[in-house]
Amino acid sequence: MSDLHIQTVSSYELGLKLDMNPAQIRKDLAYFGEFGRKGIGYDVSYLIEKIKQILKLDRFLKIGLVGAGHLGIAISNYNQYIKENFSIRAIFDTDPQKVGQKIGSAEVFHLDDLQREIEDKGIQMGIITVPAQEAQKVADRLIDAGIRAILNFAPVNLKVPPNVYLRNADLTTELQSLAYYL
Amino acid sequence: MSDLHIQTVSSYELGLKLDMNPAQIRKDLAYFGEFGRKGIGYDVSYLIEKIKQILKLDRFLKIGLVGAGHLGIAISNYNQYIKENFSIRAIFDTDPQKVGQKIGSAEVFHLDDLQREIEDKGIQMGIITVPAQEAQKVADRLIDAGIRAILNFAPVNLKVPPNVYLRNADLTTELQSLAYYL
DNA sequence: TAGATTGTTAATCGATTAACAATC
DNA sequence: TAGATTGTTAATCGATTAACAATC
Repeated sequence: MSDLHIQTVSSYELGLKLDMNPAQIRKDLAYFGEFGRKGIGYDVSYLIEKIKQILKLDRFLKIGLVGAGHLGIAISNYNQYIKENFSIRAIFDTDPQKVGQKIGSAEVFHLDDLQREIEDKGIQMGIITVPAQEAQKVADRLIDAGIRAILNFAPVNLKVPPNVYLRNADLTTELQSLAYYL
Repeated sequence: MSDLHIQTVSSYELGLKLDMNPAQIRKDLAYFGEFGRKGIGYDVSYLIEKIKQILKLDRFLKIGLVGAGHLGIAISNYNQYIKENFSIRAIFDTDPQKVGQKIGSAEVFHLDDLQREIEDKGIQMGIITVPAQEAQKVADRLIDAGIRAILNFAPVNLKVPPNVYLRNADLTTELQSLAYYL
C-alpha cells in the first residue's frame, strides 16, 4: 500500500516532470508562502489547492455572452465542457426569433435586458461575438452594466476605460503563428 | 513638402513608439541583417517589407477547414476580413446536406474528398472545428494528406508527429486569463 | 541519528542597456 | 565638416542555477 497513494512530491520530481530546474520551482513556490516541508517535500493535494488559489482558479465565474450568431452558439455549446470554473448564464441578442430560446444551458434575452439580467444573475464577465460594427456599442453597455472583464471576438480594437480588462481572441494571431512555423 | 512623407525612422523614434530601448531595437534588427543606414536611420517601407519577410507574412496561405458546424461557419465568414494573407479554400464535412453549399467564399466538400481537394487546391494548413471525439481522426487524415500545420479548436489533446506543427485555440485559456485579472 | 529536502543566500549566466567607433 | 545614427562591443542588470544551513 505504501506507494499506492503519492502524498508528497519533491521539487526534484516536479522539475523532472515540468522540465524545470528544482531551485526554480522552490523559489517560485516560496514566493507565495512556505508550502513545503523540509526533508519531506510538498503535500500534493495542498499544493494543488494553493496553485488554484494563486492562479485564481478557485472561484466560479458567471458569464454573459452577447451575440447569438454562429460563433456565439458555438461558444455556448462548447461551454458545457468547461463548466468547472465558468458558466455562461445569459445570452443576449436583438433578433426576436432568438430571444426566449435556449442555447446550451443558457437562455437568450433581448439586448435591452442586458443590465437587468447581469444584475439579477450576478454576471461578472462578458463575451462579445457580435459583428465588428456593433462591438463597441455592446462593450459600452456591458461596462455600463458593471462588467469589468471582456473577451472580445469581434475583429476590431475596442476602446475601454483603464479599469476594464479587455482581451481579444484574435484568430489572425493564431493563424500567423502557424504561418510562421510552416 | 519636406515632411509630408516620412521616409526614414530612427531607432530612437521606434523606441518611443514601441516603448522599447533604442539599443534593443537596433540589436534585434541587426540580427536579421544590416537594415539601416548610419547617420540616417531605417527606410520605412523597406523595413516593413523586411519585417514581413522575417515574420513570414509575405506569403499567402491556403487553408482547409474541417467541420461545418457553428464554429466552422463562423470562422469561414470571419475569414473574409483577413483575406490579405490567408484564405479558406475548402471546407469539409460529412453531412450530405452541407456538401456542395458555399460558406463564405469556400465550397463544402465531403470529408472523403479531403486528400483530393487538398492536393488540387494546394492547401497548406488545416483548421479543425469538429467535435472532440472526431478531432483525432480528422487530424490523422489531414496529416496523411500532407498538411504540416494544424489549428485545432476541439477541446482535446491531439497527438501529432513531431514534424507537424499543432496549435490549440483554447477558449479555456482565454477565460482563465480573464478570471485572473478580475 | 542519517538522509532528504526545503527556503534562501551566493554564484553564474544571459539578456538588456550604455557607450562608441564607423559612416552617412 | 558637423550632426545624426547605425551596428557592435563593453558594462550593467536581472533572472536562473548552485550551494548550503535549517530542519523534518
